[in-house]
Amino acid sequence: MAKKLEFTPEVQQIARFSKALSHPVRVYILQKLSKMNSCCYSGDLVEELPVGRSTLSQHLKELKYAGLIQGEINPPYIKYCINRENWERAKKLYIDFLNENHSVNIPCGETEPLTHL
Amino acid sequence: MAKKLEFTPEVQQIARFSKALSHPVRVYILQKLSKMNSCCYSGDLVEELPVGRSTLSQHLKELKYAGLIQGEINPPYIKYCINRENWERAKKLYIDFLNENHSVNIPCGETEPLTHL
DNA sequence: TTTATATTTCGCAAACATACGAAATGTTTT
DNA sequence: AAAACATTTCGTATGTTTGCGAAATATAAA
Repeated sequence: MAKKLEFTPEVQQIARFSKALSHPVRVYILQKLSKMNSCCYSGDLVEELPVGRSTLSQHLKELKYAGLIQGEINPPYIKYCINRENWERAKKLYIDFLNENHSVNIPCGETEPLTHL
Repeated sequence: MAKKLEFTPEVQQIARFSKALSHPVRVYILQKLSKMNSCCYSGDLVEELPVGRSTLSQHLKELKYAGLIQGEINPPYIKYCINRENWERAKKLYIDFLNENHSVNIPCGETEPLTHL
């Protein structure tokens, strides 16, 4: 009878961050921004990514909405950087989530090849 | 001139795992399965989740496709468990990805409140 | 063999995501 | 003021995701 459970804030936040990370263009941008200690122009990114300017702009908007990047307006450019605070928050969330296993269980049969991965 | 970059396998795999993790129902299922060292019936899950049986079945199918769970047929039930091998793989991928920052950079201005998080 | 149970697949509808080019915005240079 | 530039927003097309209930599948119990 426990129907209609409320998801915990952690579960909801993992789902939100994961949605932001669910497209290779966005993963690439975050990887680049987190590696290069400085920031990055939209115009630089469009050169190396297989999408047009307006599409890239939407991906950047989504990452900004998710709180993972921030933009500094530096006319006529906009420099994008990692939002370190939320990046650390994401790290904690994922590490906690992925470490939650209490012990190793008995394998459960039927492990298939997964050729598509 | 470096247009049309190929995404690395790591970037693509993070995007795939993240897609699987981009819905609270699926995050909840993985959290539960990774915590409880044993397995879980679809019928038990439907009791505590705000979706119907057929919808839950689709979410389970997606997690299975992503390689994160596996099902042991134990008629007339199907027991689902974490796929430990790929769960560990995901852990490594995310930890590497989230630790890739080379140093702390100069903050980049324009940090907004993010009330929706 | 019929009935009950657990789960999945099918068919459909509504909402969302991804992509593009054209037009809009705002700034700098001429 | 006009031209050039970087970027975003708008409108639109197309595909994918999420959800449901009904029908299908397959096993167990009566």
